[in-house]
Amino acid sequence: MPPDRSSSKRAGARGFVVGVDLALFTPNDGDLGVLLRAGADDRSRSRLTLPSETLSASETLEQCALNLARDVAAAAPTVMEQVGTFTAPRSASSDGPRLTVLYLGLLPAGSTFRSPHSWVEVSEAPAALPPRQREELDTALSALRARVDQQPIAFRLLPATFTLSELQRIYELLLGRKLHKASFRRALHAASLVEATDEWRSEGRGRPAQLFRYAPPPPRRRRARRGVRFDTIG
Amino acid sequence: MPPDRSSSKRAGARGFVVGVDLALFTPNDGDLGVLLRAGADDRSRSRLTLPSETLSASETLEQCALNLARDVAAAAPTVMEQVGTFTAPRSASSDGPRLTVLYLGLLPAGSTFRSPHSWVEVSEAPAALPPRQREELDTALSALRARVDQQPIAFRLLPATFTLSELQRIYELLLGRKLHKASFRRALHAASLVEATDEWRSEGRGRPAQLFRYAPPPPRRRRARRGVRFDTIG
DNA sequence: TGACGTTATTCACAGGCTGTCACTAATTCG
DNA sequence: CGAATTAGTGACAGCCTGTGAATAACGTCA
Repeated sequence: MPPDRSSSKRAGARGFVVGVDLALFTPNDGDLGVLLRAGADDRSRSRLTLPSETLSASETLEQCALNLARDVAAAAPTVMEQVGTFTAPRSASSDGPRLTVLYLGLLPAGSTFRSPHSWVEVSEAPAALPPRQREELDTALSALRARVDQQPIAFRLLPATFTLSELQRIYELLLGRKLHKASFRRALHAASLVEATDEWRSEGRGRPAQLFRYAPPPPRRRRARRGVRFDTIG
Repeated sequence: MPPDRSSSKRAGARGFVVGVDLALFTPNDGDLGVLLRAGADDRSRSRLTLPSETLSASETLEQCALNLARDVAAAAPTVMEQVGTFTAPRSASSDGPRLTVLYLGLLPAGSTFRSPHSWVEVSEAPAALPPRQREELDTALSALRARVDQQPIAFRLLPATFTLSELQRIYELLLGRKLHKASFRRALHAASLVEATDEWRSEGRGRPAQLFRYAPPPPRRRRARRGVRFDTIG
């Protein structure tokens, strides 16, 4: 055993302080919102940050992120995924070396939050964040969009029954771009992901929409995967 | 404020020991190989593990993973990516709480390695690994395959000029499945990713193959992204 | 030297998937 | 009732993919 290690590597012997940062998204007023924390004192009130918490020795990363989410919002997120881990550039604080684990979470529309947090549209958030957190938000958003067609994320943002227009709107929020109605529905039905109920909902104006339910097909064998997609390289 | 929290956070005050695990892949004898470390003593010689190293206070995660790779192999990997971070289930050791950051790396074919490591085919590796590391390997492999058509990974495993058959073989290794020759080439050329040289190489039998060079198109605007892919959900 | 085996490269065709436009349906509002 | 609005479908052209087959260029071996 190296006896001197404790002195020369004081910080290393103490180990790393691990922080969990959370990018918590939600459909908000026709746009995608991210939950940001306002500074405590008056002077830093205008400085927003991603909610974060220090990981304690006894908890799991996932647990910590979940606790953090429940702490800043009223409900537990319906999607929670790890995005990545970064070493802090230089820890000016006396806490020693630091590691930050970034998580992304999703809450259904209309979720409430606790002070001092607030929903900020993702298009406006970067301007309000310090550079490092801006990168984190970008990364989380990219990770979110990359997973949209790997996991039934959109369905977890909706109630048990929903209209196809609502579903499409969720997809458009998550992806940040418009989708074509006919194509969207054609692909959706081809995948047999939803099942029609016999209920209809009238939103006020326009024709009432049929309600659907998320009903993924049994774990049958998937069609053989397609070839390589070179046009997404780079 | 919970006053008791400070005492229960004693371990947290000491901080986390952070380990970096590395799944280092390479094309190996017509198959995909992963570099595993053999146990030190005779009794554990048959137990294989993923190479790992403890993160020191002054280095970056990326640096640590690179150092680890250079330590177990002779050359630096041409691809290196973070896969994820996990809390150890229970640290029986006295080191206190532990965090493991998993990286994946890729080395070109023919790369050498240092004792006590060896290449093991990915199809055989799971049987030789402890359960936790088996999961890590699975995760790394999934991450690798997910990135194959987002980044020019395959091209970084080949020399500057290569034949299309070699390129296709690399893709087949990475993806773990056969690809159809005509489709592969059609898509490759459609993406304008390669450029023909005027050299040809004869492998002994059969018609000589033309050599190509990786030549990604200038950062021109991509075609608008396509619609949602529902068939990959679940 | 010529038939044969092997690997490379391309073509052609059928079928599937996508982007779009147009059209019909069902309600609310004036 | 007519206009405005939202939902839901059909049809068509074009692109992309899977597949098989044809053609090329080489080494080997009788």
